[in-house]
Amino acid sequence: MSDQVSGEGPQILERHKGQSVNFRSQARQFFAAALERLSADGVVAIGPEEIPGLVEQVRETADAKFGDYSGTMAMALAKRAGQKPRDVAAEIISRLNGVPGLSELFEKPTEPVGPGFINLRVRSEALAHAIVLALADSRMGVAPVDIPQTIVIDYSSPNVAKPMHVGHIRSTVIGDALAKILAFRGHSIITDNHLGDWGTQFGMILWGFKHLCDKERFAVAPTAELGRLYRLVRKLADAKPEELAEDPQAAALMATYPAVAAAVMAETVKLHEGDPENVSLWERFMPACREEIERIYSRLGVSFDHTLGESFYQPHLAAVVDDLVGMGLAKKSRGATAVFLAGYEAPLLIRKADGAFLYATTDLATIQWRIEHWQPDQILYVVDHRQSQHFEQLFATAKLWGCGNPERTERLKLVHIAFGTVLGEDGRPFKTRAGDTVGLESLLDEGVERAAQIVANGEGDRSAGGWSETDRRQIAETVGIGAIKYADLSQNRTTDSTFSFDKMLQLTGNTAAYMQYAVARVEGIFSRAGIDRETVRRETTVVHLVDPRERALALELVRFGEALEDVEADYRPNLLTAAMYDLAGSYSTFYDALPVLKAEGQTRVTRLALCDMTGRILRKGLELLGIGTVTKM
RNA sequence: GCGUCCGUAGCUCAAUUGGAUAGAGCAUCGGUCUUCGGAACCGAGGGUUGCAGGUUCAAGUCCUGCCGGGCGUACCA
Repeated sequence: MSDQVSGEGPQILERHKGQSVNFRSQARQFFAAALERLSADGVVAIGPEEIPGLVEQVRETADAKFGDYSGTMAMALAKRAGQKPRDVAAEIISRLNGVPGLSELFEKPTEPVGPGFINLRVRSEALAHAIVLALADSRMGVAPVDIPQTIVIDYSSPNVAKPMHVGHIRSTVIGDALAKILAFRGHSIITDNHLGDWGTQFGMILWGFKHLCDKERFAVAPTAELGRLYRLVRKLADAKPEELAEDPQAAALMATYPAVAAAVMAETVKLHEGDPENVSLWERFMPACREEIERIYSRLGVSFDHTLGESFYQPHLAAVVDDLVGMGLAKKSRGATAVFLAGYEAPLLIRKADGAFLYATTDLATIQWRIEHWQPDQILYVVDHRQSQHFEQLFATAKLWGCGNPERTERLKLVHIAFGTVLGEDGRPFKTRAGDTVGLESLLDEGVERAAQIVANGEGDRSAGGWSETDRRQIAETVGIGAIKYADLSQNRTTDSTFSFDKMLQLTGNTAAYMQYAVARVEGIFSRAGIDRETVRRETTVVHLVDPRERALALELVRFGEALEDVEADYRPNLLTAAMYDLAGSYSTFYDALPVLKAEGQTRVTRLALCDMTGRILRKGLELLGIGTVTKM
């Protein structure tokens, strides 16, 4: 490092040694200092508590021609200051230029733009040094959070009595991605799969097993038989005329067993009361049910720290109800026990007239147990939006109750991470042609099958001699499953999404395959040219960003940490997929226009460094999203 | 009925939570290049953000009212 470095570069490197540079948070600190001075100078009174909110208005610019970051708070402050927005902006700019350190990272802002935007442009030298730091950093320049929290994430949570279907995938995939992202951010994450293993659906299976079970099929394939029984008994219990009209077998059984619904409830109550026969049957069913879902999780590459299902909390339910009644929060109503909350038409029911407990009861007991054993700062529930009212009432009740530890409960952040419904291409909830919900396993199979065809189409062009059967299968599995996961993650989670294999398996656009391809392409450079990446990381002490496309790519690279911050702020993984897509786009533009291996000297060193970082960050980003990568495809 | 979410290009989706000229992909049309992985890159056309008002320096975003839809709404989860 020497004459290649210009300006104050070495100083910056020294200051951030072994660290990383987050330009956005640096910019916010500079703005905060400027605003404090503005207030001290009497231009406009700003309370210290207002500063964080105001500096949050420092964001990435909409268009690179305005610079890299811009602050918009001058416009908001203008009225209070009794001045024109542009004048307030000019006042802020003059203070900004007096803040120590700003000019090392940013070019000095000169004058307000438009109605009063204050634009900052990162100095290329500072950006180059940030890349050098990131290159040597195993965290790729992303600093961990200052204050780590303990966060419980509750996701997937299928009913084990019935086969997993397409409706379970968003919760599973979004929850898993959030767990990985927040853990990388530095939080202490506890994942917990709150299985539905104790509710009415088991009453259905119990009744079905006793009256309608095909013992031979059960012996051979227990989960398939239990699944059949669940679907059949559910039809009988619901007794919807239109369903029965389409199913002669069910209609005939209806005549034989007219009171199925009541009988199912009775079986559920007996289970909950500890009836030996039902409990022993439940214990017999569970291993097969668990095995079934585990197979799917292993294929999805998803695992949990804990799998504490509803049944786990069963011993605590009576005490929860007693506690709430004792505190006067719950009371008897129409034979049931209910918590009435202002603003809701229906109360939160915690015990049915027949004595059985409900999922609200279990959920309350679960919060209490988690507080007692894990002392979390946050509990996140990744559950579809149809349950939003349940969670509002649940959270409100938990806060009123105190869960046996009012101080902790008060501080606990409870969040319902809602997501939309998966629709078919006809705009209706995703179903098979016959109208059944789509089984998750067959969905994964089809995704992998289609991926295999696409991969085979491209193979001939690229591989001398072809790939082994194992290679092909493994690539198809990674690409197919990745496509399905990415489709769920890349969408704003609050909106409904339309399921389309054709769209999610496209090779261009914001898809997993495009991202996976980008990784394979970047990393192919090193393997084909025989360049050791460790050497690149160790020996690159200076990079020089000259071409605008080098600079644009470098900026995307150092913004990786900002994207992760934004994901956490609103629990939205699609902000990470968007950042990955932007990065891949910047890389394509860079790579298409500028030679890397054919470049020489400092230029080659710089470009190799950018390639290495691009590959690592794309790979890390996909890993945090729970999406696999391949070395060739 | 009440509550809640939504309505953005032909299609599928974004839009930094009130910021600058509403952006991508697909599809359509055009261009680049004697492939460092062309599954590439560059560009064009395509919009009254459901409708009508309002709030303000600034509205796809907030408020009011309509139109159209999803979901929830007492003993399933």
